[in-house]
Amino acid sequence: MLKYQQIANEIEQYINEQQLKQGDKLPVLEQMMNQYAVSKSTITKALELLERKGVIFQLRGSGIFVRRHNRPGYMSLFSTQGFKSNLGDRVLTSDVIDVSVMKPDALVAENLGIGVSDDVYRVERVRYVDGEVLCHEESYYVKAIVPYLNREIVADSIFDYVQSALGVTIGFSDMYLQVDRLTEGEAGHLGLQENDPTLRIETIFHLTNGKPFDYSRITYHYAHSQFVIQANGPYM
Amino acid sequence: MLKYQQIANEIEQYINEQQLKQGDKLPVLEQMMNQYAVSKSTITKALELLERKGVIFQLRGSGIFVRRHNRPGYMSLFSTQGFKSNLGDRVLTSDVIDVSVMKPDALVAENLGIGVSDDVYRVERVRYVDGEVLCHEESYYVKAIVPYLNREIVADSIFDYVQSALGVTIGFSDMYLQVDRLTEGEAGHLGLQENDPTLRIETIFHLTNGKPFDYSRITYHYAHSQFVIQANGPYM
DNA sequence: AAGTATAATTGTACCGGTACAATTTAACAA
DNA sequence: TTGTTAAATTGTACCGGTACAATTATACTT
Repeated sequence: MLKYQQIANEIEQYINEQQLKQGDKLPVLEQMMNQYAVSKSTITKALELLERKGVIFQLRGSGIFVRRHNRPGYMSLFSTQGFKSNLGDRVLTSDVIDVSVMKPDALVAENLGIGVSDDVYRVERVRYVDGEVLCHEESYYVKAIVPYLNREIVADSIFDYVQSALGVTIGFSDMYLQVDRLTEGEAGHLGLQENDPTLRIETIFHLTNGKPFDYSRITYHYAHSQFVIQANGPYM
Repeated sequence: MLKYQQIANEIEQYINEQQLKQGDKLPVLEQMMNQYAVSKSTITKALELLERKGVIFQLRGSGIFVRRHNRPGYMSLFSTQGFKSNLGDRVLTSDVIDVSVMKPDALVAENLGIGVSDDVYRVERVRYVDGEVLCHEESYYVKAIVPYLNREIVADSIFDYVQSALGVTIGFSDMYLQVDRLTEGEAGHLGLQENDPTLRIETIFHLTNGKPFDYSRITYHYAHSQFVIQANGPYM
């Protein structure tokens, strides 16, 4: 692991262990340099990472401060798809409905940048947080990149698997959000009524080289899904 | 304006002018150094900015490539609140319903980190994109930070005003998303029916020093609001 | 033609430095 | 006490460098 990542982790851990609150001041840059015995730019990179994650904010001439949002129940929009699971101590489980190899339809193929004759894995799950229905997920993986999946893998975190077992690293993703009404089928999976409100999120996950490898459609249970986004400044 | 910001702007402009597409390659780092006559680290910072904005992605050993999402109709979630208005050529207008000074209720006061005896500006607007109803907004500004507002300012971009006229710069913001049903009053503003689905977004905007100065509640018209988020990697 | 080793390309990590702008603290004056 | 000025603190911009890992292109082999 890179130095600046390691340091970022340690600082974040320190914040959590000490139960620091919004506005609490952290040691100054120079002290961190000495403490971790690295150059200023390495500390700066670590802090920049934490700033992007919404863990701290920096104020020139003043110091480095803890940043915290104050709504414990809310999930980070960027943590649902396996990214860092900062759900706190809540447990995420899954009912696997389908894992199969198939040919994609035109829409799926286009979103994945492949042809309709290329193979994809189709995964369908219902996901729960502490036993409550969170969402219904329909997800397509490019088989050329993710050559094998099964129900055990899919019941756990798919992203952990592709990353650790296949060495596939996620580069970036495009998320499309939309509010809509549930269809009858979706409502059944979520334990809701047809035409109930829902948040639909389509996401296209890309490798670091820009190639799409996962296209997923998630339908959220409106009563059990509250999200937080911690944004930074005019430039984000 | 800072060098790396200026360079980032020019590169982005270049991409738009040349109508480059996803995956198109940009000049290599060294050429950019020469072209802009700055050091490598300055170019790197500019590119990093663009990467965070979702404009490019970089691949070590390979090059710098254009990144684009392919859904023109979708708005960036970070551009709605005055941030960069990348709505393309679409026109954003507002109906101002209320601009007044008042005392905040307990909830508003808490979100703004002030007391219930401190003054706030209350702003209520309905916002339109190309004439179609986009959202209903109820927003509270700390009067100690934003001492004056009127209907003219509020009809335009409040954020442009506080930034240019008051020298107030936004540091970061916490956004809370939730899907719900419309109340009767909200439905009236949006031209919808009671209990229709909606996306509610509450946002707390902070200054660079971490002090909240704006708390806003926005209710989106579900049929006219489609959002895109371009996220970067596991760490964001 | 197809695989394999080798070299060139290219961005990233990390170092260490100077200058500076924003903030805070201290000293001072009214 | 209150406001003002000066000095110290502290993070950011920018420079220029070395080393290196990932990718791509080249040369070589089979």
